[in-house]
Formats: sequence, structure tokens, C-alpha cells
Amino acid sequence: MESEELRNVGLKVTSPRLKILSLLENAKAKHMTAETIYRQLGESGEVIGLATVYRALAQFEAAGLITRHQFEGGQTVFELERGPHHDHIVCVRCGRVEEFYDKVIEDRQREIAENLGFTLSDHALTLYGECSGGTCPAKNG
Amino acid sequence: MESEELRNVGLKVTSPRLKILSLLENAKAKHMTAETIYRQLGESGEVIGLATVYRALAQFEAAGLITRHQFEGGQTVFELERGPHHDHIVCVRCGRVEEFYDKVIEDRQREIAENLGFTLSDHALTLYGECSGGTCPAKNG
DNA sequence: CTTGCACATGAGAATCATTATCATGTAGCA
DNA sequence: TGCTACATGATAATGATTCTCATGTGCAAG
Repeated sequence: MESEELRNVGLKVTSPRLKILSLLENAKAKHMTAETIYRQLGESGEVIGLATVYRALAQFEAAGLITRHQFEGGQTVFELERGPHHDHIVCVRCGRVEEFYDKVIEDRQREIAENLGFTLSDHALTLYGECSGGTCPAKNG
Repeated sequence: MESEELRNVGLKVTSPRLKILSLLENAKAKHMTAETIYRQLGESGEVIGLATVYRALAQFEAAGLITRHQFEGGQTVFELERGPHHDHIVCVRCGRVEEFYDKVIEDRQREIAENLGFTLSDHALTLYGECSGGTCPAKNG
């Protein structure tokens, strides 16, 4: 139940929060902007203030429920935090986002940070390219 | 001479462009925001419209003279394009930016993109951490 | 089951970075 | 030297995100 997820992280269980969380869990697109969430909720008759959407997303992120990504050029997208860590590759033509995980890279990152005298706390790796013709609908999906 | 750099990429040689380019080449900080460039020029008595700064930076980027980076949370920073490709590690405490290059990671990125059916055109790898106590002035510099 | 109060919400204003507009100025070629 | 396409600067406009504030509500205590 989503209510528990909220309680577990110390957030009051409210209708807007439940709806946003629920949308994130059931949406077809795994990466959504605040605006998209706002619009999709509106279309389903669940009208929630845009400010509330931003607030809820910020709280969810602080609580570790979701992750925020800032791909180049575009807006900030949010993604439900489930499953193991991964990075992203974005098609510059159609906007499609794929995920991947690579142990070699992960390990190297830690080593590099250490060598430079940093304590690694986070990283952002995003690849940009074009997905192969057949697959690429040349239109966001 | 900076004038040649401009001519070489097909841009008219104008005073504002020369000043911006010159600042980028001589500034102590290697990564600067449009706002910073605007302010530093103003302080040196070289008053240039903010819009012009943004325009010039966009043109320099299109011409390959500089590179644009979008680190998390902060604004967009620009960096003179000289020397080989590299990635960045940013101190989340003091904002210091170090650069690094790692062949292992570069190679893996290409492989990963291929495996996923993408033609890699670009990538953004930024590590976030805290630089070691002694070195970290805990204040941007 | 009521009550109180800290916290949540929504509408719209405010902010921040960035881009567009438009009247005027100028680099650079004929 | 003069023309013309392009550049500039002041300012308005935009788009994303955050703040404000009056009002509403989850939920723990009684």
C-alpha cells in the first residue's frame, strides 16, 4: 500500500501524495516531469495544484522514494526508486530513455574519486546518442 | 590572437566577442556561468549586455570553441575547449570542480551504447562528493 | 468521537535563468 | 566609402520552479 510508504518515511498520508505516488508506480513512462504528472492527474480528473506536485516530488526525493535526473536541455525528470542503481542513455532524436548498469564503470568511478581525494557521494552518468533506426520512432514515447 | 579564432569559425570579430573569449582564456576559474562572465566583465569596466553574453556563448559552443556543462542544482557553466576530452568531479560542499579522464570508462561507454543499439554522440559523466577536509575551503573557489 | 495544531494544499505571485524582440549600431566586402 | 547582413543592448517575454498566504485536514491526545 502506498500509504505505508509515506508513513514509513515520516510523511502524512494525504490524497494528493497518494495520487502522485500511485501515478508514478503505474505510469507507462518511467521518467516523468512535474508538468507531465500534473497534466496526467488532471486528465484523470484528479486535479492537484502544480505547486503541490513540485512539493510532493521534492519530499519524495528527500525521503529516497524517488530520484531526480537532469538530462541535458530538457526539464528535470523523476523516477521511482526501485530496483538497483543504474545510469541512463537518452536518444537525442526521439527522447527515449534506456537504463543500464555497468560494474566496471561503477568501480572505476570510486577509484577515480579516491585518487583525487574525494569521498564519492553520488554520480550522474548519462550517455547521449541515436537509437537504431527501426526502433526509433523519432517521436518521444 | 582571439580574432583569428573567431574568424576561423566564421564569426564576425566584434568587441564583445573578443572580450568574452579573452576572459574565458585568462580567468582563474575554468568553469564560469553566463552571469559570472557578465559580472566580471562589468567589474573590469567592460560593460556588455547580458543577452549578448548568452548569445556569444551559444555561438562559441556551436562553433566548438567552448563546452557547456549542466551540473546538478547549479546553473549552466561554460568551459574553454582546449586539451583532450575529460569528465568532472564536483565537491558538493565547496563547489570545486576537478577534471579527469579515464580510458576504461570511455571505452565501456561506447560498448554499452552499442549493445543497446545506440550510436553514441555524447556523454555526460559527473561525480559528486566531498573533497578531503584540508583541501576543501568549504567555500566556492 | 471531538478537538487542536502542526503540517498540507491550492491559486497565484514571485523568482531565476535564459531567450526573444526590436530599434539602432557596425564589420567587412564590393 | 557605402551597403547590407549580422551584432548589440535594453527590456520584455518565457518556462520552470519556488514562495506566499489564506484555508483545509491528518492524526495524536483527550
